Amino acid sequence: MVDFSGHATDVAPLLLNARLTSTVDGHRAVVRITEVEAYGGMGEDPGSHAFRRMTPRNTTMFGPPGRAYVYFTYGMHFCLNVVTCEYGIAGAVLLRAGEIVEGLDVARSRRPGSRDRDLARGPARLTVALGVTGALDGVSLTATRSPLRLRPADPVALELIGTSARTGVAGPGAPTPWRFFLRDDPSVSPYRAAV
DNA sequence: CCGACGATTTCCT
DNA sequence: GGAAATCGTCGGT
Repeated sequence: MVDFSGHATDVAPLLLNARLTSTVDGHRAVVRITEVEAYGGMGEDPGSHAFRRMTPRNTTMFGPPGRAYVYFTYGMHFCLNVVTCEYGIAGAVLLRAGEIVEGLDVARSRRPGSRDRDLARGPARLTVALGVTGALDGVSLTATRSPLRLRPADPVALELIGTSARTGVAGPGAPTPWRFFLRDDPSVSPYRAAV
């Protein structure tokens, strides 16, 4: 797990309670991850960006593991993933939500008007709170000098982890229960079924 | 708390 | 042409 290699579904629950540190524009903020979703490889997971083929957007998803896959969606939002690819199988874990545990002042200034609980409560909110944009696509999450550093925590007891279908995923991949979250944590985003 | 709606790029049919 | 790994705002309950 130190290099985040493995199948996305195996790595995803191990990222709960992990600490992600961002150092952007000279400001530091740390989030404790409370909600994630796993996305698989080409031909494997119909809900994944990597299902069809490699494109300019999803290239980072095809490896190596331990990097940030940042994509732009809905014409205005960035979302941050941990690349978990191994044995040529693309994979990534979407960081959906967390609690800001350091750099509250920085996160507040990036998301004015937000309640503290909501600062990183959602994948696009999390990237704004941490100052993450497409410019960080492909950066290492393990290098000492990286603007994004991810440190896993001790594994969370199974009974404290909730699972569900993935938010906003429609079609054949919709029922796959690859969303993982900390039960009863207020920073977990509200679940929304796909249209 | 909930549902409806618009913003606007990338990829797919 | 249309949906998408979304969010803030608006109005109602």
